[in-house]
Amino acid sequence: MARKVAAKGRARFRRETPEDRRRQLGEAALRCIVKHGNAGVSVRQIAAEAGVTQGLITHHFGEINELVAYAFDIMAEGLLQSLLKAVEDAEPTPQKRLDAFINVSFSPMLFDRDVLGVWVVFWGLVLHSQRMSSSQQNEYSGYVAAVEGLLADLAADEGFAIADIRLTAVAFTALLDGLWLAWCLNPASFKPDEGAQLCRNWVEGLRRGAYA
Amino acid sequence: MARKVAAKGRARFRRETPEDRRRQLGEAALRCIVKHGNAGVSVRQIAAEAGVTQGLITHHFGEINELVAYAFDIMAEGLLQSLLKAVEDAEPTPQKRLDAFINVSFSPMLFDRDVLGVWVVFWGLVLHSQRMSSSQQNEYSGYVAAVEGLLADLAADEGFAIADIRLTAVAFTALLDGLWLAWCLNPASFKPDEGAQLCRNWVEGLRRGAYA
DNA sequence: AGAGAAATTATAAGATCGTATAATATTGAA
DNA sequence: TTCAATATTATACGATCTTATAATTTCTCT
Repeated sequence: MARKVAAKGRARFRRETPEDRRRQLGEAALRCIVKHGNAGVSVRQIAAEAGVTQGLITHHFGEINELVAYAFDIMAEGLLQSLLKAVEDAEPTPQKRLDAFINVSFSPMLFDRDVLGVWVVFWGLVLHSQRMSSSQQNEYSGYVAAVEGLLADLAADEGFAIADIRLTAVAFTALLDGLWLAWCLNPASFKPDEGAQLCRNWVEGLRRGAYA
Repeated sequence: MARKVAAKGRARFRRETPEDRRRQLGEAALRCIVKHGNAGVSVRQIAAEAGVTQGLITHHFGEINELVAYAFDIMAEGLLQSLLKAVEDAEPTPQKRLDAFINVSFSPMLFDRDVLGVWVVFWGLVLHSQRMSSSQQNEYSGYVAAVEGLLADLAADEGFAIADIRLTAVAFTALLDGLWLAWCLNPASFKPDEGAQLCRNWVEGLRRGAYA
């Protein structure tokens, strides 16, 4: 029989692989941030949310900032994958793919106040932490690159000119983020469908040579 | 002689009008937020920054959230006034006025990481506080209304159509905010001048009927 | 000059925070 | 089955936080 198992023979805690536990803690951190914003970034709250004791966070991450940065990474990665999957599931024409990208951007999966709440906390940290800043740069460049690919394909297919494709992708990204931000802060200002239409209008400007 | 003045005859503190003191505390709060982000939102830090004791904040604002909301109001008001002044100082044609608006938006006064740092803290609170949310709605609607006026004047002057002027102003506002956010989080991604150019491109799309 | 109103300080209480340390339980492998 | 590695808990410490209350100081007004 096992040497030191609790009286009833039932283990008092589960021993997880570091990888699994780190992910559990990261997801618990995200839930705490959703619930309480910046106030949710706390060793004690996150440990309670994950159902473990505080020491475990120190053990796996050292300082709490490292956990938050990790949480940012898994969330950013997940969202980008969702976006790209929606694009890949669309019919393989540049028009349909860009349309799918716009539509999923304004779907409840992304157009969600809870999601913005997490990002706002991250942004606040990015401005004061080198570690968070490099994570954000990585995430941002991947996102812009995806947009750039969509726009370049459309321009090639339809034969219109874009002077600086990277900058143009930056602008479209900014429009998406700006609409997302505005709607989440004030959902009465416009409807998600209207936001998607404004993006299609932007693309129409692109077609008409406004960025040539 | 005065009854209870300190030995040297020098007053140990100044008695200010509530209005003045509230403003001093609000400005101290902004400096703390610039320096430390969310961590700067603290009765003790703000009181120290303003050179007073903690109790004074309770006395003038009750709870600290009220002070932060007040700080948001004075900052938003100041920025909007600066924007509008730049517009009024421009030559009185719709083109020059819109240009002035774009240029000042990308000037160091607004295109500033410190300014965004304050804003990000506010956004985080807006998502979790009714009081902050109503302040933000007020600020946002004033801002969009200003943009709407500029765009409407341009459209009338040049004779092009805009289907929904309010929504179009929302889009332009979102583009400005999105570029501001992206640059502040990652100043290497583009130069302020390039951001201004992207806004002018957006206006060019407007001229070409993309929002008709 | 003096008194009263109110701005300000001074002080304290209790909660929560991050991190360090030592003790303990679980699990894979010998 | 036993052992050893280490994941996990348990506990403690000092700092900082918000808020409440009472004492003190300033300043205006008569």
